[in-house]
Amino acid sequence: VTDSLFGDLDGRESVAGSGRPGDRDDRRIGVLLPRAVDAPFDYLAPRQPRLSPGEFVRVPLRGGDAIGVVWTDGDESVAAHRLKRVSASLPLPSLSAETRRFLERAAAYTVTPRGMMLSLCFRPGWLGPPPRGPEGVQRTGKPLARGTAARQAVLDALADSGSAALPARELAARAGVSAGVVRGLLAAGVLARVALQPRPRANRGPALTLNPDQAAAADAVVKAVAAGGHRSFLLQGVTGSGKTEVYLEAVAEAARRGLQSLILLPEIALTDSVVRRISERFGAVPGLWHSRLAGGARRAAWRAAAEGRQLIFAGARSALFLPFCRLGLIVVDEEHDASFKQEDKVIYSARDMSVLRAHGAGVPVILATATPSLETWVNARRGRYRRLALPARVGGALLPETRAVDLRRHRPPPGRWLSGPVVEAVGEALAAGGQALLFLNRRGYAPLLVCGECGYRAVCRNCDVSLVVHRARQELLCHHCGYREPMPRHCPVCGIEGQMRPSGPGVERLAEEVAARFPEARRSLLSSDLSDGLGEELEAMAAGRVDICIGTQVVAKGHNFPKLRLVAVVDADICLSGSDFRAGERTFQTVRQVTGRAGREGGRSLALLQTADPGHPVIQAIVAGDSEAFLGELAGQREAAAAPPFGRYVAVIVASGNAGQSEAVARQLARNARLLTGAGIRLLGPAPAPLARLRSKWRWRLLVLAPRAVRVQEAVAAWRSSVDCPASVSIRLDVDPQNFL
DNA sequence: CCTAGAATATCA
DNA sequence: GATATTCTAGGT
Repeated sequence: VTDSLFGDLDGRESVAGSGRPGDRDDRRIGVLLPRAVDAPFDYLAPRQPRLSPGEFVRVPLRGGDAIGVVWTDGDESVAAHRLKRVSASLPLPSLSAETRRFLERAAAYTVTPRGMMLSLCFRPGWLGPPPRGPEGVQRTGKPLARGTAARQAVLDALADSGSAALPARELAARAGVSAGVVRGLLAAGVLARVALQPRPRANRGPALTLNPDQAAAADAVVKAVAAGGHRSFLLQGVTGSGKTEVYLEAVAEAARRGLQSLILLPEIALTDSVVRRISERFGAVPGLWHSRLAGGARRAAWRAAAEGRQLIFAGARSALFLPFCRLGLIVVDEEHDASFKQEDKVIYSARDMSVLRAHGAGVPVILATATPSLETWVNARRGRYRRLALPARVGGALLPETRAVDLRRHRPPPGRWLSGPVVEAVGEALAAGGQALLFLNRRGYAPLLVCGECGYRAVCRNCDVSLVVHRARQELLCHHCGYREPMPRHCPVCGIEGQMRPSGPGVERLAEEVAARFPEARRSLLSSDLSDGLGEELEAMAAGRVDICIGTQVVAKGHNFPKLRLVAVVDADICLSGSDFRAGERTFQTVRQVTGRAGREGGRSLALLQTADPGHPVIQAIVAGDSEAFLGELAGQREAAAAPPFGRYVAVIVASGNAGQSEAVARQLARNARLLTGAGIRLLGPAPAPLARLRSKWRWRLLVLAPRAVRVQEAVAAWRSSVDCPASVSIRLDVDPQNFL
């Protein structure tokens, strides 16, 4: 596969000389390979090009070959006669020392093999030649030997154009000749093809004049970029306070200095609006990076990052592992967002790793949010991060008035989910020419399908969860493993037909209710299920072509809906019910984010929270709108319990297709606890995980609690390798877990 | 004694 | 992680 991908590169690879091992030159180098291996493999260095750390090389491995990165000098761990020689060095920019150091430190922090970390940084498919951009022709300096009138006209036209290079087609048109004349000059070597640089337009300066708060914040971050050196900022501003303008000033300063900036966003859907704003501000499109990038764009972006040709990048969490060569600034927008945490394969928090990378690179990092995560807030309070506050909305717009609606007093009719006050408020918002947003964090039609006769509940065959009813697709879906089955007509247990009933609300069902209540309104259903249409739908909402929007989590993030007058949180209690120590924090953030969508254009706006427990401290805190008090209270509780961010957790999940094996390994880990405990480290468990079966794996859970001051990673790694664990059992270590499922 | 699939070891 | 090697149950 790599051979075909490298078809274009092969001709330029510097192939190592044909010496055998044992020849005079038997210098070793260590090559790190992008796979689940922690240590670099030793190879004999090629003798012609003297390789230095960071260079990409092709090496023989088993029967075939692999691409790796020169990492170290090599050690004596493998006998000389077993060594193979590096087969070629690849014509690619080297991984910078900064990038390599970052990968090392990230691997150590997350207790991940270094090769796995490297695999986040490149795949063979990303390295191939980027698609050729627009090309033009220019003079080579070679004089015109056989000059014809047409040929001379072409050269004159090029000279008259003022620019060094023109597209061949345009040049021919200007000279009034056919394209064949230009081709002839190319063949004669008088003209040559060159890549046309997209004209770097001048820095246009601030798109808006900044208000005094913005100006003060911008001044601080710009100075930090200019001064160089690591600094962490919490840029905290209510939704609509203009955080983006502030951090773009820092990006501009980095660009002025020829340094690269990375803006991390929690979601691909958000990149559109940020890309637009960057384009407006800088007159150039930023480099983009996310999982849906197509092959050509991916190769181009990777190359641009590695060669330093592109200065501004925006992307999802994986963009943090791009091979930047001159990093000057990292921005993490919506830093509180849970999607910065990667939970599969390599487990890491892109927000935390951003701080790590910025620290190692000696550059500033800006964490921007309206609702800081507790970790970030505590760091700011302790003075580790400098806090820049934007207390007011741009243009004096007001935050919505927020009220709780007590579902015990305003109970919706059976099979309905909107209470009287919410229906009324939607009507008022529409009557006033505004929009309403109904937020329900549940995809699909209903979270359960139960048999009305015997009470059977449809469950996933691979996981310990209920299947979710998706009526539009006529399917039952597992939201964890993707398992699906057609909607059953009769109960698989009692066999009675026509009694399988959806139970509880999902956004599809809510949309049905809205259609019945407001048949005239233009409605839009937004959930991550529509992967492609999402951007358009959001655009329609922002442009006011929608009256009522029914949405899941995706609407809570960063979008700007100027005409929004009402936000209703249909079930404010959902997140509070989980068995999760971060539930309160997350509910607070989500609800505050959603309600923050309203009232950006000035005028009055309202946020209603439907809840069965209006007295709950989190609900009260949201209604009061006092996030400082809420976070202060939460921090006090966590500190008393030595919980994060005051202590450090490492969650351990032991998973296997065989229930007994999982339990045995988990118990053995517990028996070896003495390798871990001491120095204040404690171990809880083992116990079956709350999701005891997931993707057909039986899961047991342990929890390591450590004081922040001790380096828990080495201890945990030694502890893990102390148990003899069959390959069929996986032990996952999650440093700083976000949830305990 | 063979085969296929699962479990295990190893890559330099 | 990918894959060559070894193990093992089941079949001929």
